[in-house]
Amino acid sequence: MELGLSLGETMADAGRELVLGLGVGGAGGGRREEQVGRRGHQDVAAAMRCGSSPEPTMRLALLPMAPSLGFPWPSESRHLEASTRGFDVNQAPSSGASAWGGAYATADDEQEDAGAAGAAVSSSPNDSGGSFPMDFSAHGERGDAAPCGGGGGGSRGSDEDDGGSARKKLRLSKEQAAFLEESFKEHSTLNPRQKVALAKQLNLRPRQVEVWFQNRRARTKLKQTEVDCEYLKRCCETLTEENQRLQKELAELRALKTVHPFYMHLPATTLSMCPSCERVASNSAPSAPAAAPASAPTTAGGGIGPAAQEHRPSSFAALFSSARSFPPAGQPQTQAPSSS
DNA sequence: AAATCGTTACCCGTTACATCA
DNA sequence: AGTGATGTAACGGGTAACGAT
Repeated sequence: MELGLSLGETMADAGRELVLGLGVGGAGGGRREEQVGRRGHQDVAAAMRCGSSPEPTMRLALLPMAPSLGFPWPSESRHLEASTRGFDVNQAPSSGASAWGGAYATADDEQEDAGAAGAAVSSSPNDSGGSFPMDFSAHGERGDAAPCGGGGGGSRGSDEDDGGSARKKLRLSKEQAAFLEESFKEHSTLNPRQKVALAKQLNLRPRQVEVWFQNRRARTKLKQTEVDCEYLKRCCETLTEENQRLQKELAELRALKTVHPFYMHLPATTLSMCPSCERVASNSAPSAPAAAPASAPTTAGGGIGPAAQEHRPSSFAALFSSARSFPPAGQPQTQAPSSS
């Protein structure tokens, strides 16, 4: 079970997602685009996106003659930002891009996208000769890993490209990570076309983009869990304090009741304890209070039972009805954060 | 209409590697 | 230079949804 609290920056991002709502009009792959948001219970943002997105198509950006794209989906601001940042994500290294064409060819579904994206890259009108000195050829910081080294490119493919050596761990460049981060802020899930387009732009394998988004979602969730945990901890502390305060108040009332028996001459019910914690509300039973003071609050965790309510003096309601009624005794204890 | 199967995407836990102190 | 801690890319297993049969 996942907490649905809206706390922290991550939820702000989620909110943004809801607003931005990116839809990938799927003429071709209706089901697969739909799958992006089908796990509504797990990714509300994605569900909202899927359900309400009026966006016609982002395939535009993938078509050969499509104008340059900052992100593979239609986000003017994003595009602008990318441009102003100097990102010319379409300036993929030619060698890498060509290698990508081959890599994509292994993935049946992504093949067409790869071709389209490749064309889009080459035809970018914003390709002003590399305004950004950025190399998305994905050699990491140290240039040791070449993710596009002819790897499988399959959705679940392993990196057994380099002669069966152990998996090489790519370290994404700062630019790549930042770009992925920006796209994640746009939406935390990708449909296949977005994935392929993003991979193309970053000169990564689609699988790498997919994994990055998965790991990123995991990090977000972990962070959110920590925030939620902190929040629940504070709630628990607050409730504990409140409980202690009420216990103290209850003890004072009981003491008052014993010290000033005059109260007992009042309509006995006036001072009747909450029926849920004391069964002595009737006139005939003056008090059994001292007997079970400590345990009393905890015994009525379930609330006021019918029998107890029968004992409820008429004046009790009058006495406590307005400002504050007795909370069901022991409630703070019984409502411990058991459920999450 | 219901059952079964294959596909796909996702989450989760873990592993392996890179980096840093 | 060696080492442990940390961050994270990558993997494998399990699951749910969907379409096809």
